[in-house]
Amino acid sequence: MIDFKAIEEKWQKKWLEEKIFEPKIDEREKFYITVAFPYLSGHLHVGHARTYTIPDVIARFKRMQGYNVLFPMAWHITGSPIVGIAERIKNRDSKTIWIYRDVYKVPEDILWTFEDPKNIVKYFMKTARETFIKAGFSVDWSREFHTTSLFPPFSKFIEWQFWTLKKKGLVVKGAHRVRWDPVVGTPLGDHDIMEGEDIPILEYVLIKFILMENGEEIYLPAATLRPETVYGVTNMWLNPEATYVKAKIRSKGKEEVWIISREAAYKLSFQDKEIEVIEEFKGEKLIGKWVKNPVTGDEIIILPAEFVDPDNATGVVMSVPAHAPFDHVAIEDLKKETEVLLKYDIDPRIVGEISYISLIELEGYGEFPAVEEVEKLGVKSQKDKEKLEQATKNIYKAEFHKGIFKIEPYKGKPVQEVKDLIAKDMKDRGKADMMYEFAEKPVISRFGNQAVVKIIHDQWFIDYGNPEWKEKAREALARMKIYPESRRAQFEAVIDWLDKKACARKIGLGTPLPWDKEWVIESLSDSTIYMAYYTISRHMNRLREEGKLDSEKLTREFFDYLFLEEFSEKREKELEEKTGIPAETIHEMKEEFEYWYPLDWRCSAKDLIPNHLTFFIFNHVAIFRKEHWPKGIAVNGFGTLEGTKMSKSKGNVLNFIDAIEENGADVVRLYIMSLAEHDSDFDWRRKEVGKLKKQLERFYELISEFAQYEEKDVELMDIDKWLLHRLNRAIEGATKALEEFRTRTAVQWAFYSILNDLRWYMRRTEGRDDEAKRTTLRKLAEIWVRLMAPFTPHTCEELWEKLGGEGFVSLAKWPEPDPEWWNESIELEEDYIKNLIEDIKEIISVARLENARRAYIYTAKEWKWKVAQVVAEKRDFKASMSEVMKDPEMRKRGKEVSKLIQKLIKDRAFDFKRIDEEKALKQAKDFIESEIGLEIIINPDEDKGGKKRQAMPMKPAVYIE
RNA sequence: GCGGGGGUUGCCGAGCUUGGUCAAAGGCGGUGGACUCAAGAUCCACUCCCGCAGGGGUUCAGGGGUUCAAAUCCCCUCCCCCGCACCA
Repeated sequence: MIDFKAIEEKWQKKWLEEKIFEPKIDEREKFYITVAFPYLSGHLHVGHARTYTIPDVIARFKRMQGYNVLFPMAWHITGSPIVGIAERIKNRDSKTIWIYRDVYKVPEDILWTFEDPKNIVKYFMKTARETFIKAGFSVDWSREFHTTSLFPPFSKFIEWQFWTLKKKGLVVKGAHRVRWDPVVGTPLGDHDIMEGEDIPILEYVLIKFILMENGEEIYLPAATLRPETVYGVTNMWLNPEATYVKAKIRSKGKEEVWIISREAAYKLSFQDKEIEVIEEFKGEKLIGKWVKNPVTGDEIIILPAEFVDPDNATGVVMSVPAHAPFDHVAIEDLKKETEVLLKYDIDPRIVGEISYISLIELEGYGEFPAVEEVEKLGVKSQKDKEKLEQATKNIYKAEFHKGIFKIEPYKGKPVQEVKDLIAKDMKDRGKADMMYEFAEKPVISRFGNQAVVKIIHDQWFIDYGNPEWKEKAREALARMKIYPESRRAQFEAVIDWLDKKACARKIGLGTPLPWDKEWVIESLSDSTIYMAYYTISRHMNRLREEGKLDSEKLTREFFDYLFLEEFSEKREKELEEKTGIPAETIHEMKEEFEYWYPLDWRCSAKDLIPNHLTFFIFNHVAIFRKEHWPKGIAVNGFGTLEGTKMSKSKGNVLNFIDAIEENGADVVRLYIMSLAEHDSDFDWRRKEVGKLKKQLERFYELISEFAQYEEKDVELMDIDKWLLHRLNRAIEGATKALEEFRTRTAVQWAFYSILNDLRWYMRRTEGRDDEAKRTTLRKLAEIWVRLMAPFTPHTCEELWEKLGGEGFVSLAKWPEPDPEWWNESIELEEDYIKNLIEDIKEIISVARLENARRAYIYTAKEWKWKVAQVVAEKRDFKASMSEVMKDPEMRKRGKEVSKLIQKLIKDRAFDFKRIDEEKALKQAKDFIESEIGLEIIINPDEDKGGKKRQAMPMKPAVYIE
């Protein structure tokens, strides 16, 4: 057994000691790659491992190619989840404790310190760093930092970023709707919601129907998602059993009196409305009264309906029976229940005479689509709720997409358009208002309270909706490389779609907004340009360690100079005065920024495209000069575990660190890199990992063995040359794949393809043990180890040492194809032999020739090769024929030639490459014989079985007896 | 609803950008064989259907089209996944 663990520790120690991954500026070309730093609310699992392994592999590859590579790492602790965890630990929440104690295996004595969020951060920062070191990541740890005010120099950097954005008018104040816990008084993110986190918020239009009471206008705001149907209202619905209120509504300096459900009054009080309830009463009080449609002026009656939910929007509903199944059915029901009407003193004739108003032309339906749909689905009464809902859905969808409006002044326009026009018009003229409401209920906060929709003011936004900014972001994207390229469309869509993004909140860890300290910059907003901070972070850390850094003095002008201005000795002197940092150091920082920027690659998992990665583009173009705009983004997919989604709350995770402990870092790295390409997801399977481990052991053993060989200057045999040629191919394939972040293909070339070729080579050279073979294998070993080094760096360091390589393999030169090794005809010959063996085997099995003794092989005659060459050039029967027939020798066998050309054309054998078949056969004779267990006779004079003429170039005729 | 991406042979998953060399890589699973006292590991062969001579047939969600030629290009239909924000 190979002790991978010892090997890994040995090299990790050496790398750290010799600081080989801590680059300084030098004359080499730079390569700067970063990955989205992890949020430390727990351990990283093998799904995350992919995100971090890819850039490490690329960094290692580029380093070997001779670039000066910077690959830094930091930690993200901004936001509320960590605070929330601390809270739940403090409350002894059993699930949280289970996750941290049993899934993340946090020692008990440390677990209880998690009541303080700082300890969570401390613990996971330490373990994450250990994990990354154990994974063999070639990170420059001298630049490590973390976010929030707990790390003042970075916090100052974020303050600078926000001042800069604000100065450019990109941070603005405004109102915004949020889900809100009315008891605790806090906005609710997805993580803060216990039930109903998927429920969307709808925007209802409230159409203010007019009720005259003692000469005074009172409004009944009917809530609707289809404002265009205001033209088809025949009556109004109220729930007679529900409690309604009459209330003074003050909004935007105006005061009106509304009648709405009691629940609505409560909910509207969170939506910019001041509400003063005058009286409370049952809905029945209003049944039978008449109200005026504010748009058409029609007088309509208020009728009772049990389907009206007082807890949905205003609890006031307008009735459009021609286009709303619920309304139609309710009217039909009422027609049958005259006693109900009499109870409210309503003349049943009024209901009987309600005439439907058709508004929308809909293909496939007549005048009243709702009526038809109700009949079609067989709805009997209001009790058929499910069917009614289905009918409503069908009609709504059909009318919205295909409906044409029939009423002036919107006649002939699609409903889709009219809808917004009418809503806007009503609002502008004060005839309508609006209200936010959950599409479904309940929505319960994690504190156990029923959530409401609140409009909050004084909210700070980053204005991603700014058109000029968008334009710049588009330009930057167009100049960037995106891997995989197929994701570009999504980036474009996100840039178009992004609008004002709330950038600060009142809870959680973070950097306070510098001009409004009660707000804390939220986590997606403080992580957009920190790649620039890495460039100066080494110096910051050093100054900090030496106690020479007063973060309070890191002013805006300091960062302005480093990141935005030209070099200036004078400025450096001034800043030395102001910051206490030596001018020389300031100069070095600026040099580093100018050297490393722009960022070459940003890596992340695909889930960050709609937010972080796009914000990253936006913020860079807003703040930095064009030459510092980022150059590329590479996104990767997730991972599943034995076919199921990883989820920490279900405990279905494999921690990255546990996977490493169990299998070794190199195995985990190689496995993850080989599983999936780009942004497709991979599936972690224990069994396969075990298999890979064995293969890696084999790799180790093979190279160890080859390391004992010496390279000599000897004549190589064809099969040796074949292996070297194949090696060239592998080098080329792996290099090209890595350039495009295609790790899976790269592993296939760098590992599996060589492994397979080697297997074939060993088979072909069985029994040979000469200097040529040893030399070949030794050459292979030296290249193979380097090709594998980005994937399995520890193992390769160890093997590199065995091979007597200079220094670290991590810094060794990436192999390039040797021009002298290219040899396509040898490859073709080898394929030729392989195909022949397969053919013979097939013949034996199909013809059931188990007792055969000999195989006669006939290669194609010279003239056939000539014909093939002509056909390959002409690719056309006539042209080939006339060309060939110029040769009198050919004319003698005209018929045969014509047949051959026909066949070649049919087979589209246009890829003409000449090999010496007989030579290849002779060299491989012993091998073929041992493979098929028959005696081989090459090109005998006797035409056995009349097969001779079947021989084609690259496909010899065979006769077996 | 809006936006992004997919449907490939038992399973996973390449290939589709630049139509032919695609019955379609690789892995897993399965079958047979070598090795072994045996198991494991390893290696070899086969793994859509048919075939007593290296061949033929039917496939790449479904339907239609372009082309000498389509898994690959175009159109339509069906189905699936992901995002929609103040949340990491």
